[in-house]
Amino acid sequence: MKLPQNNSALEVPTEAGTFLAVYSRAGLCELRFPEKADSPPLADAATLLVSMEDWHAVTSKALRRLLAGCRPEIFPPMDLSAGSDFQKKVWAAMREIPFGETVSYQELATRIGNPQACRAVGGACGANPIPVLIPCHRVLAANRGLGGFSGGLDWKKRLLALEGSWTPKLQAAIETTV
DNA sequence: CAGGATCTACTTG
DNA sequence: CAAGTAGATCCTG
Repeated sequence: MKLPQNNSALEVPTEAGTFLAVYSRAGLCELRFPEKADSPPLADAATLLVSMEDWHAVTSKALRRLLAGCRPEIFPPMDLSAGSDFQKKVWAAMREIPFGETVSYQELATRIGNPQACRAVGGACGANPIPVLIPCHRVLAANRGLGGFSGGLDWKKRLLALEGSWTPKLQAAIETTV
């Protein structure tokens, strides 16, 4: 994935660790989990836009709210221009998933008008640059339970639990999978 | 062209 | 039933 030149990165300290948020001119374009934040940001920290600090305030608030188990009131503008058309469709559809609800990969595929692209949808989820805010964790496998997660399955589990989407069925699925 | 964060149908104990 | 296997299907690099 290639990031546009003039990007900047800011930190989001939370109780669950420090996330890293990367902004372009158009909005939030990437969010990294704490574990992966040690690697140097691909961003050019020199370019700081005025509006970015406002965006970041919103991002931080939204993220912390989610991690506290509440539905965020507002989201920052997101720049998804780095993705392909297909990915943008998928991500857009993901944002439509209400807080506390889950969908299957296939359901998501159906929503973007391509019921048979479930597998490809999985790929797009993995390519999601803004996890949590774009709720890739609300996407589960149809029968088998969870599916995967780029940030680590424990994160997916934790996020689902926060939103109250944790079912005994999933619990069982995990123990079986492991 | 190979591979993936899938799904379904089918085949065995 | 449960568990395992094979094919189908679609986007990416």
